[in-house]
Amino acid sequence: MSHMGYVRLMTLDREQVLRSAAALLTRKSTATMDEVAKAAGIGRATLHRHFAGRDALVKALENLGLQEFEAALDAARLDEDTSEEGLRRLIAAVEPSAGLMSFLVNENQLFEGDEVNEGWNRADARVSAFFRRGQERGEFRIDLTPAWLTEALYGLVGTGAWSIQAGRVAAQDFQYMIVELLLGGARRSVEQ
Amino acid sequence: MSHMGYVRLMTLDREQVLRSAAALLTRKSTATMDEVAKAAGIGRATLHRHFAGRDALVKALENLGLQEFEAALDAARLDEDTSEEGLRRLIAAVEPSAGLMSFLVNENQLFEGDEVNEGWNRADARVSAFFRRGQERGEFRIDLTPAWLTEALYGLVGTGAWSIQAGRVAAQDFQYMIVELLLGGARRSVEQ
DNA sequence: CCCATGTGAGACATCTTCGTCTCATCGAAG
DNA sequence: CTTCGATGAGACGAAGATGTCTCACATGGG
Repeated sequence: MSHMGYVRLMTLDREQVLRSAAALLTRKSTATMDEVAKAAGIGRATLHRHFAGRDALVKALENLGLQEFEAALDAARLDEDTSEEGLRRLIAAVEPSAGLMSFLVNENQLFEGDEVNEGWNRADARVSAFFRRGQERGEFRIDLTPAWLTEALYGLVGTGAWSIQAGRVAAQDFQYMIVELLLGGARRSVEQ
Repeated sequence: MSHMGYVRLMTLDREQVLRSAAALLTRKSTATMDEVAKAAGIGRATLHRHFAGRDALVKALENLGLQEFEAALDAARLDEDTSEEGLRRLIAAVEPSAGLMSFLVNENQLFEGDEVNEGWNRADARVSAFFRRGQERGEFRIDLTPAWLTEALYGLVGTGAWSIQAGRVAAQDFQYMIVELLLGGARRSVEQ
């Protein structure tokens, strides 16, 4: 099948390689191309055939992560229902991609002034707009800016993914921990 | 003055170098020894005279960050007053070191299974114990584990430092953003 | 059966960074 | 002024990673 895989946007092999690369780079962001190849169960030469170089690999990971995050944004249906339920759905939808997102968030910090993948600006805008809508509806407090809430969301998702990875918190608590902290904070409120 | 500087635990020069190194590495964690030296306004050779190698430099940064964080823990007097006020004091005390801490938190993720600086375990224990006490006093909710609250604290401090660095949030809001989100979350409560 | 494609292994030159070293210079103490 | 210590600049080899290339092999289609 010389045309195998072209029925999809991304070859199955290629995606599997990206998956394992994401898993490895999430743990060790300085991993070698050779380590990435070994982790994917392929040779370094084959890795280079799929991705021109390390930059191309990282860029592909960016696109994959962005694609998954936007899919999560879609799946969360942030407009429907209450903002709280929307946030719960978003965190739930983003959980499978949390590790990859954590890597990308840290990775983006390296691009000092460089242009960031335009897609991330779009995603940021969607999250930020979600928080702003929640504020306008009176569901979110207005003394925390949407920009900060957006950053905090990314930060907590990354922290959560890493804490689980390090074994400091239980994997099953991922969604609950993040949503509850993000929504209600640590203070014991009268409502409980 | 052949003995200059030895009146202190750390030579003034040495500390200044560490400060600028921390500032640079916070922004670009992969910075070269040469870049670190340039940023400190000294030659690469001199940098190597102060710190045997990159490992030694990072270790020195770890010690500096740990020292500052423990000083912040002391200054916060976490036992006195309410837990809420203690947390406010801690975040306020930690703000000047936020960038360095952000770097170290990310850096620690690289030490896969390696032993972590024992001092960090002590610091973690103090923070974790603070949250546990708050729970026992009925000031913090008990459905979020102290371990997670500790991780979230680190994560938000790092996210805050980075968000300011990136210009996405105002520097003056650092303490308020973090404390308010950590304590009360994003949900608009009846108390307001 | 034969061929084409994709692959793994490895060789290879190149590049970057690192750590060390030398040497000329500068400044302060004596 | 002289001397000693610290510094900056630069050269140097070592080590590691990268990107390219070749070659043998396996598999699947014709």
